[in-house]
Amino acid sequence: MPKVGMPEIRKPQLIEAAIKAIDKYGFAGATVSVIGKKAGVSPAIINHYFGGKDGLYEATMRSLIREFFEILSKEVTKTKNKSAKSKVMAIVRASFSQSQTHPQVVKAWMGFWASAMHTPSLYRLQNVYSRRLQSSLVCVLREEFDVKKARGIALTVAALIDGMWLRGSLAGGINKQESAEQIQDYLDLVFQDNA
Amino acid sequence: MPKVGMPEIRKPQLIEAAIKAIDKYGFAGATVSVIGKKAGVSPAIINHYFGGKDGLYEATMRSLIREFFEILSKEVTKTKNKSAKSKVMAIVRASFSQSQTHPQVVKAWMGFWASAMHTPSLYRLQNVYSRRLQSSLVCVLREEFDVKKARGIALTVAALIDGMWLRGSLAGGINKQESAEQIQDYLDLVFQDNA
Amino acid sequence: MPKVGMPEIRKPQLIEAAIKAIDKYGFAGATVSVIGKKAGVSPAIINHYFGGKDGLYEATMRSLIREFFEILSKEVTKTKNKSAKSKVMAIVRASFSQSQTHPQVVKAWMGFWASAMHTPSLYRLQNVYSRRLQSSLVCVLREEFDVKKARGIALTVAALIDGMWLRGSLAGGINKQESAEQIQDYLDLVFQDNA
Amino acid sequence: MPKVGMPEIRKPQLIEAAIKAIDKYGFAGATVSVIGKKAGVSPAIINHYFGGKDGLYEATMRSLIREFFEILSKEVTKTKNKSAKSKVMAIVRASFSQSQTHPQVVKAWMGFWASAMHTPSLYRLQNVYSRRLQSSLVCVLREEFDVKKARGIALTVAALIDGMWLRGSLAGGINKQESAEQIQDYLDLVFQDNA
DNA sequence: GATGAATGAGGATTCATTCAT
DNA sequence: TATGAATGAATCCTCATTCAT
Repeated sequence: MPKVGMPEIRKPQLIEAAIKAIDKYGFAGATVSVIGKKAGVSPAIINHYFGGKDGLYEATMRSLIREFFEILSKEVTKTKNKSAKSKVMAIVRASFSQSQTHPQVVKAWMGFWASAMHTPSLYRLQNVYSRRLQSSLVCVLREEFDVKKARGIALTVAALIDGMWLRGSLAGGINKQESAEQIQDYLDLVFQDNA
Repeated sequence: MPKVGMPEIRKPQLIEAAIKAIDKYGFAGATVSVIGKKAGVSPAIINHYFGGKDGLYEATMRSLIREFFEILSKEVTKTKNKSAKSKVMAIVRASFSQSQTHPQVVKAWMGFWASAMHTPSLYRLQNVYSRRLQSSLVCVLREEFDVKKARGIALTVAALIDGMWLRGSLAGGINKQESAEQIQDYLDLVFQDNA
Repeated sequence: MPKVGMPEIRKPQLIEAAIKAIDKYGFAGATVSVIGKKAGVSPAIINHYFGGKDGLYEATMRSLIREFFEILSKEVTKTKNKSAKSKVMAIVRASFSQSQTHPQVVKAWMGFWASAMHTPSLYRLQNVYSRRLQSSLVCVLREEFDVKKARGIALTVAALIDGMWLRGSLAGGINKQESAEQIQDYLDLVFQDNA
Repeated sequence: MPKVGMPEIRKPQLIEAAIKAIDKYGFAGATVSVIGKKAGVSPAIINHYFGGKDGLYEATMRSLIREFFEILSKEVTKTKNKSAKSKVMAIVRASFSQSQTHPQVVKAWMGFWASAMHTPSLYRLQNVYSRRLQSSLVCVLREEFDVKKARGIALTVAALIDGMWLRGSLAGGINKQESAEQIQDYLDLVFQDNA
C-alpha cells in the first residue's frame, strides 16, 4: 500500500532543494546527489518523481515563473482603478519583489537563462515568461497609447526590468529601490511626453 | 630550438574554439575534449597553454571584453566632435555591433554571466566589464548633465543595453535595429527634457 | 529498501583485490581500474566505499597490520607458561607466519613502507605497527632483563625480523626456517649471557 | 658541432635531481617534469641521455650502490691490520655513514626496493647490492669462523643493518649511534662465544 | 645538445541513472 | 515509496615520450 499524496510533498521539497543547491554550488555544482542531500532524501527519487535531472530543472523553472506571475497578478489587481502608469509600476514592483530578488532565485534564473539556449524545454519556458511579461505590459499601456507606441514602451520597460535585474544580481545584489526609481523616471518622461 | 611563436598562434585559436564549442554544445557541453577537437589539436595543450579549463575560460571572457571595448572605443572616437547624445548612441551601437551580437558570442557571454556568480575569477572580469561600460557612459553624459543625473541615465542606458541584448538573444536573435531605436527614443526624451 | 550488509562484503573483497593487484602489477600498476577488475566490480565503488584510492590503501594497510597482530597475539598466548625466550620466539614465528610471508603480502608491505614516507596517513599506520611490535617484545623481555637491556634486545630483534624479512623478500622469497634459526641463535647468546 | 663532454655533466646532474625529487615528492611524485625542473633542464633530455625514465632510475640506483661500496671499501681498508670484529664494524659504520643515512638517499633506496619487486632491471641491481654486502661480511668473518658459522653471522649482521636502517628511516630518522651500538653488542656476544 | 610544442594513453574521480530490495 | 548499491560513460588532468626546430 503506497503512501498517498507523496508527490505533492516531495515535488515542492525537491524544487526548493534544487534552488538552494544552485544558490550554494552554482548551476554546474548542483548535482542530483547534492540536491538529494539538501532535500534530505535519496538522489534516486528525483528520477522517481521527475524522470531525471532535466525534469526537475524544468519543473523548477516552471515553478519560478508561476510564482512570478502570481505576484505580478496580485500587484496589478491592487491598482485596478489607478492610472496606467501606476499599473506599469505595479508590474515593475512585482519584478523586484522580495522573492524574485532573493539571491537564491536570481542565481537559478541566471542558470536557466544560460541553459535555455541549448535546452529546448527550458527555451520554451523562457519564451513563455518573456512573452507574458511583454503582453502584460502592452495590455496596460494600451489604455493610454496606440498599439505601436505601447509595444515600444513595453519592450523598453521589459528590457529595463531584465537589465537592472541582471546588472544588479551580477554586482552583488539588486538595489530594488534604485532600480524602481530609475524606471519610474523613464515612465514619467514617457507619460509626460504623451500628455 | 623549439618551435617559436606558438603561444601567439595557439591561444587565440583555442579561445575561438572555446567560443564555437559553447555556441554549439552549450556551456556545460563544452568539454576540453570538444574544444580540442574544434581547434584541431589535442585537448592536453589546453592545460599546456592555460593551465586548465578554467584558465581557458578566463582568457576567453577576457578576450570577449577586450574586443567589446575596442569596438566601443573606435565608435566613440568617430563621434569626437558630435553631441553628447551622438556619443551615447555610439556606445549603444558598439554594444549591438556585428561581432557582439553574433549568436556565438551571445551564448558565451550568457554562460560566463551565469558562471560569474560562482567563479571568483569570472566574477571579477564581469565587474570590470560592468564598471567600464558604466563609466564610459557617465563620462560622456557629464557633458550635458550634472553628476547625479548622468549616473542615473548611464544606469538606465546600461540596463537597456543589457536587457535588450538579453531578451533578444533569448528570443532567438538580437534585433539590433529595433533595440537601437528604442534606446534612441529614450535618449530623445531625456535630452529634450534637459533642454 | 536497499540491499543490506553489502559494506561488510565489499570492503574485504576490495582490500583483497588491492593486495592481489599490488602483487601482480606493483604498487604503481595497481590502478583503481585494475583493482576493480580483480574484484569483479566497477572501479567506481572504490570511491563509494573508501572515498577514493587513498582510503582503500589505508584500509588495506590497516587490515594487514590487524591480521599480523592477531596472529602474534595467538602465538604468544600459546606460550603463556613458557620461558621468556619461548615467548620472544613466538613473536618471531608470528612474523614469519604463512600469511605474512606470502609474496602477495610482502609486496604490499613493501609498497606501503615506501609510500609511508610521503603519505601522512600511511606514515601513522606504519608507526603503529612499529611501536606495537617493539612494545610487545619489551613486555616479554622485561620478565628476564632490566628495562634498558630489554629495550636494546627488543630493538635488535625487531630489526632482525624486519631485516630478514626485507632481504628475504627481495631475494625472491623468505626462508622462514633459516630466518627463525638465525634469530634463535642470537637469543641463545643473549639469554645465556644473562644467566 | 655538438658540445663535447656533456654526458659527463648532464648524467650526474640528472641523477642528483632524481634523488632530490624522490626526496621531496616521493617515488610516485617524481615525474620527469619535476626532475627536469629540479635539474634546471628540459624533461626531454632525460630521454636523450637515459633513454627514458626507467633508464634514469636504473642509473640512479646504480650510482647509489656504487657510492655505498666505495665508502665500504674505504672504511674496511682503514682497518687492514685490525681484528675481524673491527673490520665487521667498519662495514657497519659504512652502512650508517653520513651519505647513506641522509633522508634523501633513504627515501630513494626505499622506493627502489619497492620497485625492485616488479622491475627486472632494478631487481638485478638490488641483488648485486645484497650479495656483495653479504660476501664482504663473510670474507671478513672467515678470519675467525668456519664457513657455515661465518655465513650465519653475516646473514644476521646484514639483516641487522637493513632492519635498523629500515626501522630508523620509517621512524623519522636513523639513529646511527644507537644502531651501531646495538650491532656492536651483538658482535661482542658472538666473538666472545667463539673465544 | 637542447628545447618547448604536442600528443595519446591512461590516471582518479564524478555523475546521472538503474536496480534489487 | 524510498533506498543504498552499482555502474558506465564521461570529466579534467597528468604523464612519459616524440618531434621539429
